[in-house]
Amino acid sequence: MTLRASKATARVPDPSCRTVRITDVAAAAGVSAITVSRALNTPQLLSKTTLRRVLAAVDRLGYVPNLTAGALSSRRSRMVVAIVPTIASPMYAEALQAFTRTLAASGYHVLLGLGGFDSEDEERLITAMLGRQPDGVLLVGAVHSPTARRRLAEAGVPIVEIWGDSAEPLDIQVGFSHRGAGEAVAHHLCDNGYRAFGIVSSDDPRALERLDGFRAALERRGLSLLVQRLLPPPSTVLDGRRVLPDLLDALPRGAAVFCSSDMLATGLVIEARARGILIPDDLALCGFGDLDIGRAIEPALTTVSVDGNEMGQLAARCIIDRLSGRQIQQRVALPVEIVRRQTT
Amino acid sequence: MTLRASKATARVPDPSCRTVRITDVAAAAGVSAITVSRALNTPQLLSKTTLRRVLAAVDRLGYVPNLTAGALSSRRSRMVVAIVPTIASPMYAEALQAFTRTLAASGYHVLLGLGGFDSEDEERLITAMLGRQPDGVLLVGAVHSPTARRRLAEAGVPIVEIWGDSAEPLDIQVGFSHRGAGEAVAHHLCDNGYRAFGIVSSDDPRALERLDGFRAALERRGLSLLVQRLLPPPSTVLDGRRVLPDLLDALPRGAAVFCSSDMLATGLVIEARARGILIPDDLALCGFGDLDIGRAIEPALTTVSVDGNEMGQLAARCIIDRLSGRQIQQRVALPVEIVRRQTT
DNA sequence: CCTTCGAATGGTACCGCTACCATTGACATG
DNA sequence: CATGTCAATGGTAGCGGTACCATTCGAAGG
Repeated sequence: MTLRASKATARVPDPSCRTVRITDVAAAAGVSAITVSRALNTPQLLSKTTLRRVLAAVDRLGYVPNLTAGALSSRRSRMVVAIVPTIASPMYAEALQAFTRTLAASGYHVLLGLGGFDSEDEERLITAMLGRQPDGVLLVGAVHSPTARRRLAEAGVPIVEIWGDSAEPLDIQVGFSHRGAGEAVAHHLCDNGYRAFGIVSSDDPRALERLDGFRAALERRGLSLLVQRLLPPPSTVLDGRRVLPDLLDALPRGAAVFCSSDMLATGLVIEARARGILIPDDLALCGFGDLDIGRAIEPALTTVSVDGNEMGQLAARCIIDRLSGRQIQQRVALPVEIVRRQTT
Repeated sequence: MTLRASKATARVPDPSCRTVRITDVAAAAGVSAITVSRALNTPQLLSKTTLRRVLAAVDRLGYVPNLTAGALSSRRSRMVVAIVPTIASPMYAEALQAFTRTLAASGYHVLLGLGGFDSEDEERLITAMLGRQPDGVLLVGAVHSPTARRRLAEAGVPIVEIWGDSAEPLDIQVGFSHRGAGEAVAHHLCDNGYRAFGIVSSDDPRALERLDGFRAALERRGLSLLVQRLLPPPSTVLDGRRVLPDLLDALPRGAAVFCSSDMLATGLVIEARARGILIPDDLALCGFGDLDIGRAIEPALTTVSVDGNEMGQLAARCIIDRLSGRQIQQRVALPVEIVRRQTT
């Protein structure tokens, strides 16, 4: 058999791309590639001396492991996808931040996906993200596309849904009852003597669920909502200011308004003061989210406190624990608390 | 030679892991794997009929390409790393959001890294992130660790620094002059007759640079700063409220205070009103960032407007264009504008 | 007719790492 | 002394794609 060049010649090894590979480290340390791999991933398996020698070589050569190759080989990417409607809202941002930090401490990186589109885009986004072979997925809010839901379920990795309390979570759920929060606000207001009610809400599924809970609780007490204004998300302080006149037209003096966010409630407070309307005597307010601004505004907002930070952290813990094979709780319901300040 | 099992037997193909691979699609469509790859990546190379047949098979089997494998083989991950000090601040969140959305439209995904630690952690984070073989990197603020800087420079991918105007950017810079912004505020205040000045600033490198510019401009005019208070980031509205007494002690009536964020300035407005201090007559204020709350508060904040959204979008464009081989501008300086409202 | 050319498709060898076993040698055990 | 056990290390074969050519085939040109 004649000696000849292989039919399909090898891919040219680009000389400019002189990255250090695991085999370079192995050669430098006088060990095999697998030993270098172990030095970095499971150092307890190596003898002290070998470990030291390998780590010295890693340092000397400035070796940075190619995690893409590692992921392909080990089928563990150490990446987690987070799909969030927006990070412009401090509530979600806080949860995402805690999520990312907690995961980073265990060596996981977060792939950020911004949803908030139509169902078809959402499906494309989720599909593409799943193609990255994440070790887990965080979802804020429900996923509607059935194809996307099926793909998520079939991905075989932990899926955590936060901020919601859907009846049919895909896998793990860390949230609180939006309905229950709305009901609690209704009871708080009723118990404090208010008898006329309005709502200003962002037109967002979770806010609407709170609204439903609020209205249902009122109806059970024979009371009803006199006015309801929906605003396109994200809701801003300025939106709150602008919406006040509408509310005043529809409500008697001494009414109470439930706002779907502290932003809106803050706007109402500002506009009310500008018009000489007394809070809570002329108009009582309850916000949602317990944001910094609500604590700082004068009068300070009565609000519903939910801990976005804890939610993000818990979601991350769930994923980490599940991946380490520990048993976890599939449904975690966080408490929501009504913090009474000066607007009720 | 006796026939025996190969010495190192093949890795067991886990039967539970029945994911659809490119070869499955190829078999189903009666073409080779590479043709399927082309159907998804460079469809213009295929004939209409073959393309249709392959895409039908993709659909039928629910094939989701393994982007990890693709990245390893093609050396293009279609991932971009974004390292941000925090997303709790709406300024950075907005930029990151625009960045992520713009990249997503071109098929790139964002790997989120949260910095804001000490230099050693930062170095570890950046190293790990570079191990993911990103096609680009976004940095908010300067990277201090020299090792990290070297690694970034050697990564051979576009690096964009935003929100800053360091004299020695690693590669591309999209930002504005913090120093210049501070100077502009000083001039604005001087030109409007203010002669006594204070500053409340987050203890953050970029805010401090604005502070320096502010002070330098005052000194050139023979004026000087009477009081300067630094607060640990992130600055909140509540921080603003709390710091007011200190300022009042140190400043005469009619002084002007430059705040490093609209949050702080809003807190000052609220506390001032609570104490019956007139703004801008007793105390003038200038914020920074042009946030929603500053527009909505009464009196509305005079502030420095910078477009975080545009910065994120531009940064993304730079990366996309550079990766497509287009010529780009290495330094983009965004305008900063002083928006005069009611607090000066 | 043969040659040339370009469009369409395929074969092979990797990308850089790790799973799976095998191997080695020191030491304990019966 | 044979054997078993355990800790430490290595060899090989993928992981699932894509780059790099090669090949095929029909049409155009001489």
